[in-house]
Amino acid sequence: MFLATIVNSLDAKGRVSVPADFRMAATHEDFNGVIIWPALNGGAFFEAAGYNYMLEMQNAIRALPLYSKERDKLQNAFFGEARKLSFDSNGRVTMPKDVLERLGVDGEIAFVGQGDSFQIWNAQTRQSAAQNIQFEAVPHLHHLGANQNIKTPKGGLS
Amino acid sequence: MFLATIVNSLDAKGRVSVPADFRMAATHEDFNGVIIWPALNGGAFFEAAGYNYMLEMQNAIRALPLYSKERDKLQNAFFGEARKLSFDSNGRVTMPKDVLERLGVDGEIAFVGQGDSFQIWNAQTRQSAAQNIQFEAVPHLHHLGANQNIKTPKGGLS
DNA sequence: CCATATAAACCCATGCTATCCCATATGAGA
DNA sequence: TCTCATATGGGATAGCATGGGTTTATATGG
Repeated sequence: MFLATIVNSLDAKGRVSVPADFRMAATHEDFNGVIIWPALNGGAFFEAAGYNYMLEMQNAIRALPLYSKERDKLQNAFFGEARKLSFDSNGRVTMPKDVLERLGVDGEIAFVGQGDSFQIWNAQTRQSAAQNIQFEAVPHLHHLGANQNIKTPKGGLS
Repeated sequence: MFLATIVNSLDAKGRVSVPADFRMAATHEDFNGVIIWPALNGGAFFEAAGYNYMLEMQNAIRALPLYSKERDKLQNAFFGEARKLSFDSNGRVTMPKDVLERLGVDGEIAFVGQGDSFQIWNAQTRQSAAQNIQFEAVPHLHHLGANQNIKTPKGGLS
């Protein structure tokens, strides 16, 4: 499972270490690395996952009729825009130049766990976007069996 | 699996390198190359795949009665219009002149992964056609288990 | 059946980039 | 304090895309 937000730095060759925990979670015998694709919800990040996740997507897409509009669009968005990034012997990946540009990377990259997948951000961008994460989750906590009315006590974490 | 969009250039002899990943994915012991055919949905590209994909299509067509209208039409569109392009020792294929003309190729060729197959475009044409791919996929994401209403956050990828 | 033109296949060379490999720093845990 | 895993830096190597010369195949005409 992909957990936590981890920030690592891009080196002069465009490489970045994928957090060790994430490497474990992404392990697959047929491909030693991760697959990334531009966020399908239009967010300023790339989504990423192990090969296994991709195989599941492939199965879901294969269930759609050949040449149907939905299959066509999904294949283009998913397979057409995806990249395979394989780990080097130290667990790093080389980030393609155009990906770095689209992310606006300036040195630090954030890996954000999402359970079955994770996200790749420019660390700065992530920090701005993530200011109010806990509070944004509150209206949806009932899915976890929570009370409908949660009151925020005074003096939370800084 | 055919993943990513890769642009390579056509040389003076009409050759183009098939991306190494695609060569791997297309590997078949009986034919070292790819098969291409004009897009069956009428798009401005050729579809392409390894020999294996072609064998599957052949099986599907064989299931139809000989001399039936549907078998006849499919055989013509598929086998009649298809070309075998074999790899040279450096992993390139020679693009037939008429294919280049139909694609309107002006030097750069785009290979677009589609999972089980891939597409071959004039790079320019592809770029124009692919501007809003992610957003066009959104209405269909529920096939992958996604929410029906996806909100695009502010400030996406460039 | 041979001669010729055209195009396809083969071969080698080059530059660029990704990958490999080794070295070092840092921090966690025994 | 010592050991080990991780993150990071940098030199060496291998793979890939590309250009171009040479040879082989194929089709067409005599």
